[in-house]
Amino acid sequence: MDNAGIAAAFDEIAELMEFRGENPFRIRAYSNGARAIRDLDESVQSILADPDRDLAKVPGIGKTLVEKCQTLIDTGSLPALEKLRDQVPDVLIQIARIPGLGAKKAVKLQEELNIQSLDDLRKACQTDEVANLKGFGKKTQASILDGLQIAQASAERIYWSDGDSLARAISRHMEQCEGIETMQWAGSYRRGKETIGDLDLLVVAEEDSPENRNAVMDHFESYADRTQTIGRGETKVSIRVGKAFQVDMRMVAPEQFGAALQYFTGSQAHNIHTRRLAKERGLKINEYGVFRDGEDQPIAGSTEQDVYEAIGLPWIAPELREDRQEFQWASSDQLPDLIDVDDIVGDLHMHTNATDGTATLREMADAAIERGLKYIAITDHSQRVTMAGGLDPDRLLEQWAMIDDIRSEYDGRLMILKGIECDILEKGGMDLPDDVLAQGDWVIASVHYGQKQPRDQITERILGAIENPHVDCIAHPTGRLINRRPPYEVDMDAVLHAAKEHDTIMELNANPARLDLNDVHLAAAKKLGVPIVISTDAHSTDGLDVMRFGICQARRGGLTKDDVVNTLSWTKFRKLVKA
DNA sequence: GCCGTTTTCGGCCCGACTGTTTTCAGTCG
Repeated sequence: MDNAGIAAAFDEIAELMEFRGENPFRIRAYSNGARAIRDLDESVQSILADPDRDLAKVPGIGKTLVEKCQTLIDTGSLPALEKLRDQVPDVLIQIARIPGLGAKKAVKLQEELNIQSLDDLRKACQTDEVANLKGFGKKTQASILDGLQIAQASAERIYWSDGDSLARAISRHMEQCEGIETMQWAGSYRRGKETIGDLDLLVVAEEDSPENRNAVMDHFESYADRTQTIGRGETKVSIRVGKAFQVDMRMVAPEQFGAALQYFTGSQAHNIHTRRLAKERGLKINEYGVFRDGEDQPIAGSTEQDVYEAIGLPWIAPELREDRQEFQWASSDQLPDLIDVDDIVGDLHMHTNATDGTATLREMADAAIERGLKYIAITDHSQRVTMAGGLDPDRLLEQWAMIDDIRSEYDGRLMILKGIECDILEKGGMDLPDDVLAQGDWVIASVHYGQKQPRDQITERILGAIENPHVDCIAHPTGRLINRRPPYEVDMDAVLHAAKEHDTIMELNANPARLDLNDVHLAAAKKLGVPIVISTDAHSTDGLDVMRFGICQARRGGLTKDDVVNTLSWTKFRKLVKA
């Protein structure tokens, strides 16, 4: 069982324990354990197998969880989890997913009204049985009925890129409101997380007063795509946009803006850590500022820098705030200078209408120049990818000859590399002969078929590609499509070590549905010194614009300009790939 | 269940909001 599987098991234990009314700190210990394992940059299995290593040294993992990891790896299951699954009916989990309901209320509904399905719950609401239950009432009943509609639609988090479009649209709307001093998005959107569950906007009103705050909140509520106002108080409005997506706006006093921004940016785990550090220094941090114990006057809070400074740390970039490495880096003055989209000068994965792209080679080249790129690689599919009209040797060599021909047109403006996205065949081996690959400048290898093969087999295929001297890069190394398709079972430890050994570059595919490698893998690659290329995998000229989504993920992995090869000037990059 | 520069017990981040209550529990982030 891999780390993701172990983490999922611990998360499920934590979730199920809620319904059993267990000690909340014990529940949190399982959640923390799950997170620690998910964030680990090597496999639990390999740590356990090494007698010189101790998994219990990982913060959040103790003796008990080590034993449970071992059991999961040995047997694939966990008696404690099986028992909980037997004890907790599925309907409880479904009920608790309804906004406003949690484990306690779910249990009460299920036990007192004998609810066996969400349909039972709907009927119980319609007959006022819920409203008559102690601890419930008319309003709760109404919100449950509401929530039954929404629960399904809001189950899925949206891509960061979609959240970004929405946030920009709302920003444009808010910019038309007079009386806003400052506004800033917080939450997982600001942290650049690959998916986001809601949006949080912080606003400081000009001449902060109740009237002015109200005017800003009114304007927020007038957003054209608002479908519902979920709640509105003196400082906060929550609206629903479209079917189910929630957007919160909070009014903040200017002297508290930094503390609020820090607080609402999260992550929760990061905040818990900062507040623990504060406590150790006799301080308290909340969304209003930093306070000495027992005092009412804040000693910091107007900027995030002040908040971090109060606990002796430099400002930490939002993308790093997951309670992974960032506190260790910050306290030892080793925070990475994260890569920026402006650092990118090349794009080394794109398709043309020779296969499944929509634009011609020249159109892609021109679009790359418009975007300030200095070099690109044309990497159409190879023959095995029949659906895309993949290139056989003859067509590929023809395309490469054409690139040779037009290079002079682009001389001094753009270097066009003769590339290919060559399939790694199901049986192993490359889809094009070595003597053909040898004639290209840039060969990326990727898996498209046989994605469901067992771990050993798919890992062997990728290792084979890494060992091939003509292969420069492994594209979308896990094949996952966020919310749609799980990653292939691949031993990423082995792949990264092999990449290091053979000087093979690993791709971070910037497509918002892929973002593959993910942040944890990127951190692992960086630690090993495996070079990364961030590529758009564009299938049209517009497709070149997804680069910035890849940059978000790279930043979350802690990557700097030096970790990413397509930040290199053409002269330096050319030496690297010997093109 | 984890953890330790007040260590092997007794803590574990912090506050808002809601709806239900007459002082609080549950939920959420």
